[in-house]
Amino acid sequence: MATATDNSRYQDQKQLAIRSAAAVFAEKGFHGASTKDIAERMGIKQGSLYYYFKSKEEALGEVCLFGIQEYVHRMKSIATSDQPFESKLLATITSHLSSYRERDEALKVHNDERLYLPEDKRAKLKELGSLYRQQLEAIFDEGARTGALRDSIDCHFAAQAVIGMCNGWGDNIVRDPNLDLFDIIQKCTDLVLNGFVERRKNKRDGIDAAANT
Amino acid sequence: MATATDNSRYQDQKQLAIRSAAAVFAEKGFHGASTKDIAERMGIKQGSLYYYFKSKEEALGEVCLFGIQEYVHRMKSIATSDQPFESKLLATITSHLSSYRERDEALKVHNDERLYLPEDKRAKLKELGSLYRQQLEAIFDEGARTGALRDSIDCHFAAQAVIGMCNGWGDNIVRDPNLDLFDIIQKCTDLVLNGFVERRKNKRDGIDAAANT
Amino acid sequence: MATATDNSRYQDQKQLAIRSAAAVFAEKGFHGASTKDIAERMGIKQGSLYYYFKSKEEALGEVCLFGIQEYVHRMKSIATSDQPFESKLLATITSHLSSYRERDEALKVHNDERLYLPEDKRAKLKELGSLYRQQLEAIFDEGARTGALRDSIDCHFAAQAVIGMCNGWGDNIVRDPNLDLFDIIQKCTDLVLNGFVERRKNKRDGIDAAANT
Amino acid sequence: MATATDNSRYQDQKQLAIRSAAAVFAEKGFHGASTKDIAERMGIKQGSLYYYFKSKEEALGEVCLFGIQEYVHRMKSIATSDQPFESKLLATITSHLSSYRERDEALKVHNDERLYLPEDKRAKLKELGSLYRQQLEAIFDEGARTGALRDSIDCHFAAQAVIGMCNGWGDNIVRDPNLDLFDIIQKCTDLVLNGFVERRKNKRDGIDAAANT
DNA sequence: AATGAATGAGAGTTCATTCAT
DNA sequence: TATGAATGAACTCTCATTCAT
Repeated sequence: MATATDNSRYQDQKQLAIRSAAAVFAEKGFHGASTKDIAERMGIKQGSLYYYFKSKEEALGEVCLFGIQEYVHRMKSIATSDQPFESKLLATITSHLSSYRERDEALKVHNDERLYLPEDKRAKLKELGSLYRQQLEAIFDEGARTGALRDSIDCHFAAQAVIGMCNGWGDNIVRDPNLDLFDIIQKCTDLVLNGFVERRKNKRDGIDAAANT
Repeated sequence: MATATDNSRYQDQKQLAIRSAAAVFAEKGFHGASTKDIAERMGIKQGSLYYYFKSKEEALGEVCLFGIQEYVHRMKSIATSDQPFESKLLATITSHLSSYRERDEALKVHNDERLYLPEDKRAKLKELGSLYRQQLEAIFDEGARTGALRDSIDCHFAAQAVIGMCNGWGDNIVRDPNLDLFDIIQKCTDLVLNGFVERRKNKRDGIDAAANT
Repeated sequence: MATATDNSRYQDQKQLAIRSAAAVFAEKGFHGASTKDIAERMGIKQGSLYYYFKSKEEALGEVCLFGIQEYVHRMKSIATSDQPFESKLLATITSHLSSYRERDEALKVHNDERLYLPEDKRAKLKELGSLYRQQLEAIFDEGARTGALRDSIDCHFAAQAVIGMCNGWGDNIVRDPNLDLFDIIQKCTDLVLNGFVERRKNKRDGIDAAANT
Repeated sequence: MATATDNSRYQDQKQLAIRSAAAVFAEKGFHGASTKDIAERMGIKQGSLYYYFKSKEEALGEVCLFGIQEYVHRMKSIATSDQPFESKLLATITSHLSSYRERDEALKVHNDERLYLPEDKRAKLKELGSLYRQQLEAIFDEGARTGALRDSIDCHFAAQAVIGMCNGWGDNIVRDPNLDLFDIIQKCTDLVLNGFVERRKNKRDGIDAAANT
């Protein structure tokens, strides 16, 4: 009983430590942040932080893992689901952008700071990240095969482009808590599907008009 | 004569210093990079670096400015040119992505590390960056007005999305020198114009029109 | 209890730090002294010094304050006491010169190095120093009013001269621990009262008067 | 002819270098002053200073020597002159205090910074300084012997006290260019001769005698 | 006679880390 | 579980000094 209590206390504090580290790393970067900063945000003293992390680097590792884990997990369930392509794309973008809100700054830290981890610690993250991209590629592949997308598209490019765009918006989302997440999700999805050019039959009108100026 | 020689010697070394700093900052981040790293890459001793920069921070400032300057300048001439919308978009993406090759890593440094500059030094950069986004917005505005684009699009969103996507690719471009720049440019432009969904007919018209100008 | 112990441990070490800094500053001057010198004299490593001082400059500030504080305090009680002029003068000189022995070298540091403090930190010291001089002036004023002194004397000059003479001797006292402090005090007082010229008669009146109180 | 011109040019510049160094050392102290500071005040570049001084330390040595030299020389002629004691004392104090005005800050540098010279370079200065004190002691000795002073006085103490008082005033004189030098000289002399206590009669004898020379 | 460029030693300072308590 | 105290390595930066020109 006492052990259970102690243990859950420890787990809570550990979780707090990870979130605190994530917040500080996101704000100041890995090298710009000090262990004192992290400890203070957590409400303990600098030396006590080492009860939860063996080193600052380990803290970064745990933050990055925390940042990407569930996010990858959700991607897996999206990719293996039965929805049509458009739903999967929407779900992916929703999941990706929502991560920046829900998981605080941990995903941002993963994106920006993971390169400061030693090669071996980066391996697992890289694996997870590749998995994510591959699954997104697979979704695009399926979209092309089922006719939802042009069959000429480069699925590797498509996946990278979507990820890049989402991460770009992620910066803004983290920075500005007032952004309308749902609006951005809609517009991103629309862009990826339809681009900005007018559809329909009279699609050449715009081009003609542009050419006439 | 002697002055000219001496002066150009200094200018050359200063330029080298900026490029060295850009490379190191891009690789390790501002706080992760040491002045010793920069000096060594430049081929001088640590202390001598201060002959060219008053401080590490000033070095960052100059790298960021170097990284964004011509890039913004080119955007200006694109935005104020007579080309139709599609050409402007293509030119913008070409300019943006090419910057990552030509100017080495300076633009990446600007994107990722400029927040470590003090408020006052960041002012000019912010101004330049805003200018860039506004001009891109204006291009989209014009595209919508002339009918080249759906008039329902959110131009602010569009500009941010394109910038985000380009910066995302920028990371890859800087990291992998073997990437086919021209290919990426084509595909990004196509994505922004047409999305990935199959067009009913004449799907390549937009691109053709742009290519014809 | 533990807190009391820990706290007094810290206080002791801090006091030791101030005294060590005083000794090193007095010997080498502020700029000539290194934090390594101070730490070594204190018996700790250089970096550990920053557990007690936020900066070298702060160390100087604390040394100066330490050097002048009680010394000014004693002057206050002398000036406001009931003794006749001669006693006050003797007490002042005794207090001033004794300070150089008791408080180690801190007073010397205050005299010689305080100008290296930033303006704002110097404010309190200046205030204390002015207070000291004004109180000494007041003593001379009273001496002139009560007839103990010639009424033609310039009290401002008198105070400055006594302070200058004492500080001059202070250098010697700090430098040579074998000097007979009592002897110097007597002679300084005698000089200020009677000068070196032979009195025609009753030349010991001043001293006798002082002795009678 | 050319040599003569060059040489005098060099001598002028060297003199300027010494005065510049004196000014900077007086203001910032030896360790607080940089060779760049000195060169800038002289109107040349940092590296060029080494045409005039082999090292910063040598510069200090020359400034100190410059500061004390003539001042000691004048003391010699005062001590060996035929004047009565009072005149010699007045002349000494005049010479001492005037030095702070005429020779700018060099004497102040000698007093405050000479301890940063290496032992061997300090030897000559110490010799000169001792000479000065001894000659002043001799003057007091003579004063006591001729009856101008009480024969009980401690001549060593007297010399030290006068020097200390003068140096104390020297600080003020250098700091405040508006001080009335003549006034201070008068009052210092009066203090040393007569103290501040009222004389019963004939109190002006000493002063009169001094004034008559 | 003077300088631009570079150097290297050492300064003050920060900070991740350790450990007895 | 947490802390106060200390450490030592690394960092940014300064500066006296040198030397080819």
